[in-house]
Amino acid sequence: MSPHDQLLSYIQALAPLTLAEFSKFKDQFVLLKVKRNEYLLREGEVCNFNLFVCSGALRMYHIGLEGQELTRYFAFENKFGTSLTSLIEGKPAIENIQAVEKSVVLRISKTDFLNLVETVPQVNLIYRNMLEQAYITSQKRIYDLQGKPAIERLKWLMNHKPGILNRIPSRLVASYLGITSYTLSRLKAEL
Amino acid sequence: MSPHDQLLSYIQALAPLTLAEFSKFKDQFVLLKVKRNEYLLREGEVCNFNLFVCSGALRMYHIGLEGQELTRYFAFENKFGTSLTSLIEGKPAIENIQAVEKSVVLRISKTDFLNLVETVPQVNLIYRNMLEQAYITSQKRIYDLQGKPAIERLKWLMNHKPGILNRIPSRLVASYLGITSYTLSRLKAEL
DNA sequence: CTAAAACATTGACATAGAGCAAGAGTCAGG
DNA sequence: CCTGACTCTTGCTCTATGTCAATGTTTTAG
Repeated sequence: MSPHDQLLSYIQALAPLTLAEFSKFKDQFVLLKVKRNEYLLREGEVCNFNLFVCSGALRMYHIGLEGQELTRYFAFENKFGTSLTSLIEGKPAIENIQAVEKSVVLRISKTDFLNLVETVPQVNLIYRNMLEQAYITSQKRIYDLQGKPAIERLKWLMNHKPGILNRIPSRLVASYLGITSYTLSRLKAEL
Repeated sequence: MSPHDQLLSYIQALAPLTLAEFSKFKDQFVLLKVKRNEYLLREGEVCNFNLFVCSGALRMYHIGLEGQELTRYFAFENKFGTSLTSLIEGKPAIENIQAVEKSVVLRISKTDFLNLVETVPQVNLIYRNMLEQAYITSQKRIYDLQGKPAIERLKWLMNHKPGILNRIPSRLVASYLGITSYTLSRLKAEL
């Protein structure tokens, strides 16, 4: 399935949309091929786009004062991903967006996207859904991870996000769980 | 200013709304007076309402397996607050909503609220803004608190949410920061 | 295919913060 | 305005997790 067809399917799953309607704005999504480790956004830049991942995986992460990375989110294929806070506030992002694997993404500019939100009801619904899901994901992250011992967080990840453990290097998994890779390694050893 | 006038002002600050338009649905917001420590929602119940705090303060918190409380949010006057995840998903909430102080709130049912979202553009915008702000708050909480030592979290709170330190009992502040009240007490001592 | 670099594991040690217990202070409700 | 019940503080101890260092393993780029 072509990248744009993937996007169409994604939208249709949430809101009925004809091919004719889609063709009116599909060109606003431009195809982008990125190599492993390539950056799509750097901390400090204002994020003025939204991304739809067709294949591969991106991660959004922040670098703390002492250099420790904190990964907020992994965006796999058929997911939208962006630095939503920067996009909404129009302020510099506090996170990087980097390809974890060689990836293919569709990028739409913030202005085009917000214009579609206002004018195309299906996209308005997509955005609302995007916000709702982003919020829910964020909440679950707080309640499921914060305050629990590291071993519990690992179990949670195994149960709820098995894909991450399979596809993602341990170092990044650790930064997602908010622990060091040393601790993660030990915890995996004791199962 | 009366509770309903407060609500009107809140909406008008985000989207122009005439008094006539407002009067069409203002009665869907019912006035509620709650005592200190009284509950508006209990963990496990499905949250089918949205709340606008006119005076006082609510807190949303979760009780972990070992009994430790984790406070997600304090809603002070002129803020909306609810268990958004439960409201959106229609599933049992994993958090309690409790009045921290004697409070006056306006409550609207989920169905009435979502109906207004669909039919009143101003309320649609309110909801969008509510989602955006909820998400941003949640993100900041993760990036600003997670992984940082307790003293840093306290400093962050002093700088960014001074109101919380003034109005809220230490025990609850600690549960908001994800530390014990013992640790908080010691940290405050060493300034 | 190979060398260099990045990543993962493991041990020894250090430390922030938790848990417990006891005492002092504060506050809400009758 | 009392009084019992929360709430805050503070010392001591203990544990989970971070840090550092050394070694082995996998990945990747040329």
